[in-house]
Amino acid sequence: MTSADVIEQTLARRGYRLTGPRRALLVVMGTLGDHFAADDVVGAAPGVGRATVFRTLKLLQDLGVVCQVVLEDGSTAYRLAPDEHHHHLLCVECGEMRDFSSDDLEAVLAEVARRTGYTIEAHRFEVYGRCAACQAAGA
Amino acid sequence: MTSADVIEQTLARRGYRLTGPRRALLVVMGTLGDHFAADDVVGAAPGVGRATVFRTLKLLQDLGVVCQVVLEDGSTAYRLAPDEHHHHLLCVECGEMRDFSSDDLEAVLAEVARRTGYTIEAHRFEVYGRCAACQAAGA
DNA sequence: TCGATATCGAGACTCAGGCTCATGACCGCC
DNA sequence: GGCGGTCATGAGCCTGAGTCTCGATATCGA
Repeated sequence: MTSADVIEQTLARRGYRLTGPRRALLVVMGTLGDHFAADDVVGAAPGVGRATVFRTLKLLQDLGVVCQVVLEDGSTAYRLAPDEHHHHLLCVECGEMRDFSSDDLEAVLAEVARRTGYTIEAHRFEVYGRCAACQAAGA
Repeated sequence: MTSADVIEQTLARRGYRLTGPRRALLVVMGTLGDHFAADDVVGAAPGVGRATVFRTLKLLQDLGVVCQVVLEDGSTAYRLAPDEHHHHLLCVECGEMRDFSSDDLEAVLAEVARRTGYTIEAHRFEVYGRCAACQAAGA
């Protein structure tokens, strides 16, 4: 079972229709590498309208199967997301992106809440760097 | 000495000219509250062109006296920045923004670097929540 | 099969930000 | 104080990402 199949089941379970364009977009996203811009999807799915691409990306974000990433230059990209809460680590040289999670980060948030009196509702954490392969190549 | 004066000195020290539009923008930014959109500045500084506002914001970012903040909805705002490295905590109800820094976060980054082999070059960390006053008002 | 309605696509629109280039303002030098 | 090189400006057009509208169409439960 491909990840597209899993997502189709998620859609169906939540009462969304399984339409041709949605299936097409799921397939396309599976072929676009570890992250992609909305317009990459538009370009790779001729026959599916721009509006539909953006609507579908938004829907998939709400369902938690796609997540949005802010790149170093401030532009946004999308990524098929694992189930659990995670953050992104992006190589600024080759563009590789990987997920990580951190209990320590949760501790940081708890500490911030304690010190400021805030109730934390959400956060954004993106890390940019150079992967081991690019370091080796550059050295 | 106002913060505008301090920034003017920074500009001069780095070899940038002190022009009328730049002075005007510095004054305006001092009156716009703790964070503002680029268009707030455009609107509050009639007589200064849009391009100049964006150019100046970019210049001030490079100088480290203004920082960019990604809001919860993904839009960007600007903020007069303190000197040292910091992060933003934003109340989603009243819009209050405050800065914080965290040694623990640096530890998280070090741990991520160790686990992944990446050299960390930059990161983005924004926290959204509800401030103590808004919690009290809402309760 | 049928009908209610969720979804679609085309295209115009918005909004943030960037680019160009002729004009104008700074400021170091004499 | 005046000059001139060059940095900065602003008007307006451009781009890219995302949204909205609305008539047409496809999906799926009954």
